[in-house]
Amino acid sequence: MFSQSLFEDQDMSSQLGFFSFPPNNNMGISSTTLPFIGYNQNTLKTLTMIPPSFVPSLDHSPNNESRHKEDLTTSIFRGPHLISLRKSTANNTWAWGEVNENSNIIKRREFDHDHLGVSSIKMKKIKSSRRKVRDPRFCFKTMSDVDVLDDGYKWRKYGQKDVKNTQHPRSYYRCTQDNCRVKKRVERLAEDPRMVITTYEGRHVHSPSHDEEDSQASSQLNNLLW
DNA sequence: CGTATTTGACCTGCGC
DNA sequence: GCGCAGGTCAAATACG
Repeated sequence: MFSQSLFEDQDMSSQLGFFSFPPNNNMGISSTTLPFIGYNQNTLKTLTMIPPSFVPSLDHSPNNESRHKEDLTTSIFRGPHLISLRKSTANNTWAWGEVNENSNIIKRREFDHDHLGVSSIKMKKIKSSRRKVRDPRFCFKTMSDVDVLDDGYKWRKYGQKDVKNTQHPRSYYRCTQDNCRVKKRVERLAEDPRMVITTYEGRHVHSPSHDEEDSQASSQLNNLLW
C-alpha cells in the first residue's frame, strides 16, 4: 500500500517528509520508507522521491572514510543550492543540509527515522528574472548501473543527444500519459560515469502508473505538493 | 501489427 | 548574422 506522512508548516515555504513506497514496485524495495522533498507554490513546486537503492555511497576519500563509511547520501540540485539528504545506517537517522556552490553546509538538521515527515526547509524565494518562465525543474544524481530509474511513471524516449565534453549521450523522455507534459533527461556525469543525473521538468497531472489501486492516496499527495 | 526506440534532420536560443 | 550546442520531431527500425 502507498502510505505517506506529510506535514505542512504554515510558516515554512517548503517541506520535507517521508512516505512508504509500495511493496510491489519494480525497484526490488519492500515497504521501505523513503524521503521526499516538496516545495509549495510560493517557491518552486518540486517533488522527488529517493529510493535507498538509488542513494549513492559517499566518496571514500581518506578524510571521510571513517566517519561516513556506512552513511548513505543523495543530493538534489536546485538553482545554486544543493539540498543534501543523508542517512546514517548506524543510528537510522536522516539529515538534510543546504549546501552552497562551494559545498559548504549552510543549514543542517537531523531527525529520527520514526519521526515521519516532521522537518521543513525554508527556501529562498526565486529571484524574478527576465527569462522565459519554464516548467519547474529539478534534478538529482544517483549512483546506478541503470540509466533510467523507475520512479513509478511511464516514460517514452523521444530523443538522444551527444553532449559536448562527455562520451555519454543524454536521453530525453516524455511521460506517456495523455495531457501530461512532464519530461525528464537522463545523463551520466562526465567526471564520474557511475553517477546518473536525472532532470525532471514539469508537473504530473496523474498518479504513478503502477500504483492505480492507490491512486486516491497518491493524488492527495500530489494535490498537496503540486 | 501495434508500440517503443533509434537516429538524422530540423528548430531554437545564445554568445560572439 | 553566424556558428554552436541543446532540444525536439518524425520516419525508419526493432521488438514483443
